[in-house]
Amino acid sequence: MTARTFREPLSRQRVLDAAVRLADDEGIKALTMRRLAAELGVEAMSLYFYVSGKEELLDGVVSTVLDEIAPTTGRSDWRAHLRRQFLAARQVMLRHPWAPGLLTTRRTIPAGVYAYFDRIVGTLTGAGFDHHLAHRAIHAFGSMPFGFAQEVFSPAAAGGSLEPADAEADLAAMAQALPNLTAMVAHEMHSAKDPTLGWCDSQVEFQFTLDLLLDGLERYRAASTSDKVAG
Amino acid sequence: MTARTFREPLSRQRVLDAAVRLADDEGIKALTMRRLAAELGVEAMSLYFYVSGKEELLDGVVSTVLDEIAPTTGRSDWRAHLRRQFLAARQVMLRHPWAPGLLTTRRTIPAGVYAYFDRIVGTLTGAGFDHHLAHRAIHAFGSMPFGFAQEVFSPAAAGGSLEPADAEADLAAMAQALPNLTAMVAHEMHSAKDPTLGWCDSQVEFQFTLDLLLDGLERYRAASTSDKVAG
DNA sequence: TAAGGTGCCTTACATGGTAAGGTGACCCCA
DNA sequence: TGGGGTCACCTTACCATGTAAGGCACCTTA
Repeated sequence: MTARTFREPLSRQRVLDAAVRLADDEGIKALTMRRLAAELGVEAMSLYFYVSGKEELLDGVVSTVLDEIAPTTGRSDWRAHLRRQFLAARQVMLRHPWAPGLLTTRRTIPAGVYAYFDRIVGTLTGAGFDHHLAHRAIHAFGSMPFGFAQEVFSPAAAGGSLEPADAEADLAAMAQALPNLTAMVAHEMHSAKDPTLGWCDSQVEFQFTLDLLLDGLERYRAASTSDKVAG
Repeated sequence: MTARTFREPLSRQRVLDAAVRLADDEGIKALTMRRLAAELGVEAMSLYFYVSGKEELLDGVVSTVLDEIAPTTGRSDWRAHLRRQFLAARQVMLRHPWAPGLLTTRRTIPAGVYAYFDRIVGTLTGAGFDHHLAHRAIHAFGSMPFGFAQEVFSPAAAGGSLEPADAEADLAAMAQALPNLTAMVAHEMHSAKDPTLGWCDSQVEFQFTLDLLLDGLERYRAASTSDKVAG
């Protein structure tokens, strides 16, 4: 109390930054009000001066992470443009593996996200997409603008392991019960290559799916614009 | 204690079924050990006789829901087959809107899921997919085999509202700040149509994205099989 | 110098998961 | 028939966590 070390006064952004750092270092489950406060050298209730509660803290954390996604600049083919943009977002998510999971639990959309999507829609319409197709494209992209392909089971991101529930099961029995899966895994065996975000969500898989969508959308775009006067 | 009503003895499945029903009726947040126990007329700790803990309970709940997905039967074009399968899964998710969110938090893969994916891989390889492309297809599908397109922000499923954080913001100002988004929304205005699972995740959007993926994969398949001797 | 705001703290409570151990009904078998 | 064992469920208690309510020191400003 007397020897209270001098410390920078808190601020909302300092709280959020510390929260991101804590989640990075010890996982999202370590991010409790008390733990975060301790990290900042204060008591839990002091945080309520800067965030109204845990949910708003998490909203802020998500915003902070999304703010790391730099807008892609430069004029280029819409496909190349979005591809670069989404891959840039991916780099951010690779730095914060807990972020995808947190993102999907938010029920309010962080403010900056609107501006982000506005640019994406602008890119699409600027390339000849009508609003209807642009809308569908946005939905088809799913989580890709945020840099991650939604893995339904992503134990790595969740901090778990890859062990299936019945890992002790005989491999031979498994091959008999699941012949197709077993054959596929045997052919692929790429699990050791470069899994980054979650189960098998490697850069390669991400790009494959992304290109699949971009190519499919380009086909729709070309078909629709060829119907009209070139404008 | 004396007038204790006769009740069916509990069982793991009865516990899980009650959990699903409780989540259906009052949302996933109402699914606490104490609440579930009360629903079954027992005390919280009694549940631990059937499930080892909350996490295992949730795993079981997910399994129970996934078991509702009936396998698609009948021989048909691989695309039509998977399309029907995924749409059938979707019907299950529509009955349990909280399930997609729960699914993505699991860190162990429910046992039955392997058999399910084995069939899918079998359908693909049976249609001429090599294992590599089949693997990529599985990843490209993402959550679609489970009947939902991952919405990054799905307030409806989370029980929230669609209000953006700054709903009070002037619409005119928004139109200026977000011209592309505003124009798109103005053109679409489909929000009142048939949103079912989450934000804008209508049946139509689901099918659009699904077909986009299926068509793209078919193109790869055709390209790869035409390279080889027709077999 | 007094009033009021700022920034942080203390205390306390409710909710929820769960460890440890108890209890009564029932069954098996000597 | 009675003693032990097991099944199914209960009691108690603890801990972690979010957060409401209010206190208190310090600083600014009138």
